[in-house]
Amino acid sequence: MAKVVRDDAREDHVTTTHALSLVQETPYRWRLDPIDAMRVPGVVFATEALLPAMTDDRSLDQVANVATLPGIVTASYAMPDVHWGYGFPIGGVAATDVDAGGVISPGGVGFDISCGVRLLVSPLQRDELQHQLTALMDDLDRNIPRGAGPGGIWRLVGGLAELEEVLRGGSRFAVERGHGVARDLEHCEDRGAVDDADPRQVSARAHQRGLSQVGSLGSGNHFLEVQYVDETYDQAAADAFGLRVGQVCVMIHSGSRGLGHQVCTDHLKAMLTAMPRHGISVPDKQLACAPVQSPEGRAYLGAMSAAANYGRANRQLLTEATRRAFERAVGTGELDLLYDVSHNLAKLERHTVDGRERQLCVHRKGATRALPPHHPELPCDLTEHGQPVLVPGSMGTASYVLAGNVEGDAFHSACHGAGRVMSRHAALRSVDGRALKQQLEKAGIAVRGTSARGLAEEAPASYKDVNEVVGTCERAGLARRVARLRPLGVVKG
DNA sequence: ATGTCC
Repeated sequence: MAKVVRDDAREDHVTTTHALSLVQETPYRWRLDPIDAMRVPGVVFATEALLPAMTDDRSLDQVANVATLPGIVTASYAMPDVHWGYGFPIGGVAATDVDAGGVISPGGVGFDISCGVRLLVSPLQRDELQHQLTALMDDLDRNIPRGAGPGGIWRLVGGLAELEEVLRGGSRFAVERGHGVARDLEHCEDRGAVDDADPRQVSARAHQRGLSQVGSLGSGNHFLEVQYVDETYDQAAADAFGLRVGQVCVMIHSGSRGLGHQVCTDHLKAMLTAMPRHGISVPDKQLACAPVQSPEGRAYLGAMSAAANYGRANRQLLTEATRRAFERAVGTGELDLLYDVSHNLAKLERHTVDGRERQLCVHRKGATRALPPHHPELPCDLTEHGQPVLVPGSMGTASYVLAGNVEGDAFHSACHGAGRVMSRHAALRSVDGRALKQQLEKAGIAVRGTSARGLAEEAPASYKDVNEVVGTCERAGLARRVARLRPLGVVKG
């Protein structure tokens, strides 16, 4: 547990088990000064109310561990929704200098490579959907493949050869095959596909797992929600994003399923073996890594990018399935893609560090890229306001649309969700899934789940307050609030 | 997150 030191240096602190001290810089920003092998400080974006959860679950120790990685620059960051994860905390951002031996680490991306969110905006107002909502939810229930194991919208009749095209082309390939329109791609991070995908670095087992899951939601915290715009904040941005109060939208949260999981497993193992060869030692085996410019680093980057494209194609196929369900149940399949963005990814980006522009490998694990206004990667119609940052809340609670700021911080990153505070195991002990479903239905939220256990694990009580998390992001300058969304119906694995 | 242990 970290000692807490206020910025006025009063000795107002909690018990410490080692020398890690948390120094308050602003009401929303704290610093972990380097100790032991830390090469840079840790920077934590949090209010005092959010801090105890971070110290209790040892995720700040993980922030400090990440700060020891070779080539790391500026700081090891924690977003306000940070919580304990595999090696890196979930809600962590770390960038390494590629040309200075900087490493890439599968634990810095997570098992669900390119897990992310997209938001579709309907021309309908909430009251126009009222009478068809049950039919719509029933249609989605029948037509959105989900849960653990095989099952997906797309039958890959072309087998492994067609899977290669998914791994190279992502959403672009899905659109080429008629699943969506060109406009969708303009509103995807990387225009729908990462360029440096190398399917040869994706193992046979990963390929096998991927064959049967293209176009599926998965389980855990993944969901498809029919939502409405509850409140807008930055009116100019909300207008540009097409978000009016009462407007119906659909949020899809999904990832790269078993394929991404297998890629992570395979490359963690390869890196662990290679670390002594590269002269790298880390305080936690789960931080296994290799220089970006090494055979193991490049292999993982290629495989991770391929898995990322699988995740993008996955969300594109779910989008088209949702449009068809809207067509049948509501009479219009018009659902405009606002944006699609990952929150589990490592990317090669150029940033200015200490006055010099460098190529960095930016790991965002449970953290969302938040490009500033006028960034060249933004599509024309979004450039004035910055990149939409899509932040799903916990089940039954609000979600947010934020926008990237010019000043930004943490290499232009923001939070990715509410952030878990209770383990799945603990949630199962304290929550009854069936009762929770009844409670949500009573609150007017249609629930289409596949297991009571899955619902219990995702109970809102397992998560932080998304309003507090998002408010902290805004006050820390990471991103600004554009709109709050509330659920009408949720489809879960 | 995950064919929640090949």
